Amino acid sequence: MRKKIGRKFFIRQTLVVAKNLLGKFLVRKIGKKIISGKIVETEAYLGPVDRASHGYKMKKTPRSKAEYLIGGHIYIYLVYGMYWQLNISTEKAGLPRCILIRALEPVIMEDKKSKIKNKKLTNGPGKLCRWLKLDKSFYAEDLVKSKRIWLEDRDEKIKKSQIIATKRIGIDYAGRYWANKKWRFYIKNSQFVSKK
DNA sequence: GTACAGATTGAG
DNA sequence: TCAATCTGTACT
Repeated sequence: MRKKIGRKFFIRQTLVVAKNLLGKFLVRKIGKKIISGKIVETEAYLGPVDRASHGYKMKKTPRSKAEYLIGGHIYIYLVYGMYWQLNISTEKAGLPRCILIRALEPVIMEDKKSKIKNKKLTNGPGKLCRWLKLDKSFYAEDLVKSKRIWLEDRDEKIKKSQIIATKRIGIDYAGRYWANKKWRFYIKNSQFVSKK
């Protein structure tokens, strides 16, 4: 059964949502084409206390304001001047909390032979956004209402034992304490999670 | 107007 | 392990 995920899903605790997001499907509609992928890797950012979060100490900038929206909105932004990061805001409005989608398992295999190629298509936040053709026009898009991108529950149950929690990536600048928080989640044995 | 950071990537 | 890469952001 395919069920569109509604607002309630996103307004729970960020860490809960991050774990529950694993195994859900991200659906993207481009014109008449629909592409989708299973979420296999996420990272939670718990502002305002999380030093790695853009909303640390409730810092508010035009860029990070989508992070404060009520759960279910897309918070997308550019890093290194060239890579997009796809985040989903969580919890209630006013809290800078979000989940970074780090990796997807592509569902469409247009060319069956290119399976291996696809494996490398979405195994990183930057590549994932390139694949989904996401850009600034999706800033603050509402996943609950949008007609071009949304999340689906397809009854793929992920057992707790399949979920691995590890340190987040690339945030050493935030200090040892926060960098060592095990707020990155991925599905065990998935071949599509980002490296290392 | 301009300095600069950056939650990455891919090559070595 | 490390450096290339570049635009939006946030200052002056």
